Formats: sequence, structure tokens, C-alpha cells
Amino acid sequence: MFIELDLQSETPIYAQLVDQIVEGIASGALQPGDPLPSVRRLAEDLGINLHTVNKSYNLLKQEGFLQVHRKKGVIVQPDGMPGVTEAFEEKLRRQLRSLAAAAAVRGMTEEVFAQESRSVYRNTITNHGGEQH
Amino acid sequence: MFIELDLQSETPIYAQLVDQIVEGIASGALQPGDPLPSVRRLAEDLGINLHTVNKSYNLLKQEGFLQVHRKKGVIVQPDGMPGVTEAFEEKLRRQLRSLAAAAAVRGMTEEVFAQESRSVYRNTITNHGGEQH
DNA sequence: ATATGTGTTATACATGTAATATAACAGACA
DNA sequence: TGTCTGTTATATTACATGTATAACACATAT
Repeated sequence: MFIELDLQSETPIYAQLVDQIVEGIASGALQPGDPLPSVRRLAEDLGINLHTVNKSYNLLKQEGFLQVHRKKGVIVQPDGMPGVTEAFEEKLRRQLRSLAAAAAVRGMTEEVFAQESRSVYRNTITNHGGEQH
Repeated sequence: MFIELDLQSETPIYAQLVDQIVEGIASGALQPGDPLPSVRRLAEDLGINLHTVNKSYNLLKQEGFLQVHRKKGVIVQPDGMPGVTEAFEEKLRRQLRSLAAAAAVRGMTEEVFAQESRSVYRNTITNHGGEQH
């Protein structure tokens, strides 16, 4: 599994899990329809509790990134990912505003900030070695 | 005062305060050397507790955005803001990665994401009406 | 000197979140 | 019949958040 947790981090475990699964989908390491480990399996692999994994899966299900099949278990959304909703736009802008302000105060120019965003996006999409076809 | 808090928000009050003060500096509404209200005064104005304001001030002081003078009280850093440190770069990239991945999964292109970042930066810098010289 | 206003520190309390630990349930399946 | 699935319930521990009082040291103005 490509998931690595930092138990010392200030960001909650369940949030790290959510982030890394989304990044896995974005990078292509996780394809639509791909199965995910069961909550018990993944919890044991990562050395964390069943409920922590379940919380992450539920958040991703609620966002429309995952589906829960009684047969197939938990799989990556096969029927098309949710689009850029108004709610997402607002959340995106709110978080970007906080980052942009801190960057601007520290003297980072608009060009550098925009380029940094573009660069991070590209690195996220780019396969980070480890997916198999 | 230009600060507006959302007590229903999931983001802590002290974090909202930190964000809005940084945005105030970025926009120019708060200039280097400008005084900030005392912890007791601002707390009363906002209808929150003294310690919540103090926590925000301390975080900003620790980052180098504010100074505490025994005479002048709390003022906006007059001796040059901290630059783009390695620690800030890491934090910036880590947060951008999370946003970029979610945006990519939802179908937002690299161009749109970069443009969105640029746009938000510009709006942050632009004076939002309300500062006085 | 006295009173007032600074930031700062200490203590305590209430509330909510995060994470863990067991346990049980209903549905699918071999 | 077991076994594995997601799901739910309950309890506990630890920590973060926010509030409430109180006090301290320092500066300033009356």
C-alpha cells in the first residue's frame, strides 16, 4: 500500500488518510472501480483502529469519491467523479486565500505563487512510481 | 474593526483571527508599526475571551508578524516581515498538494487551478475598501 | 502614591474532537 | 456453518478549544 502516516503530525490520522486516497485517485494509482482494503485490513496494516479508517471511508463516500458495494466492498467511484461544485469552489478559495495572504506578507510574488500552485498540481497528477497496470 | 468571526464555523476562532490579521497585513489595511487593540479590548469588541485573542497574538508574534512593546503594546512588525523560509515552503506545498489533488479529481484543469490561485492572490492584495491613511 | 491599562501566567472548568478498545448486528458468500 | 463485509453502539483516554477568575510585573497618567 502507498499510504504512509505520520502519527506525530498535527493533522489527524483520518484526514491524512483522506488526503492520500484522494491523491492516489488524482495520480492514477487508484483507478475508478479499483477495490480498497476492508476497514479491518487497512487498519491492521497501518497499525490504527478500525473506526479511524471507517471515518475516512465515510467522508470519502459522502463526497462521492468512493462507493460501498455489498458485494465488491469499498471501491473507487466508477460512475464518474463529482465535478467542481459551488461548495468546493468556496472551500478552495477560502483555503487559497489564507495561503496567498501568508505568502504575500512574506514577499512571495503573484507569479511565484501561481507557478508554485501549477507545479504542485503537476506533481500531484504525475505518477509517483508505484502504480501497476 | 475589519474582523468578522463565524462562531458556527469549524475553523477555530483563534485561527480565524490569525488569518484575518495576516490578510489585513497582506492587503495593506494594516501597515508595519500600526497598533493593534489590546487583548482585552479586542476580546470585548468581538464578544470572545481574552485568552483566545492572546493565543492568536502569540502565534503571530512567534511567526514574526507582530511585535510586543512594553510601551506601544502590540504592533505590526516594523522591522521587515519574515521571508519565504524553508518551513513555510514545505507547509505551503503540503497544503497546496491537498487542494490540487481534490481539484484534479473533480476535473479542474491545471490551467484553471493555477489561474484560480493567481486570482485569489490578487484579490487578497487588492484593498477591500475600509483601510484609512 | 494611586489608579489604570499593558501583556503574561496560572488554575480551573466545560465541551467537543480524535483515537482506541470491545462488542454486536445484518448481509454476502464459499 | 463459518467467515468476511460495512455498520452501529458503548465506553474510555487524551487532547484541543474556549471560557472564567485571578494574579503578577511593568508602564503611564493623574
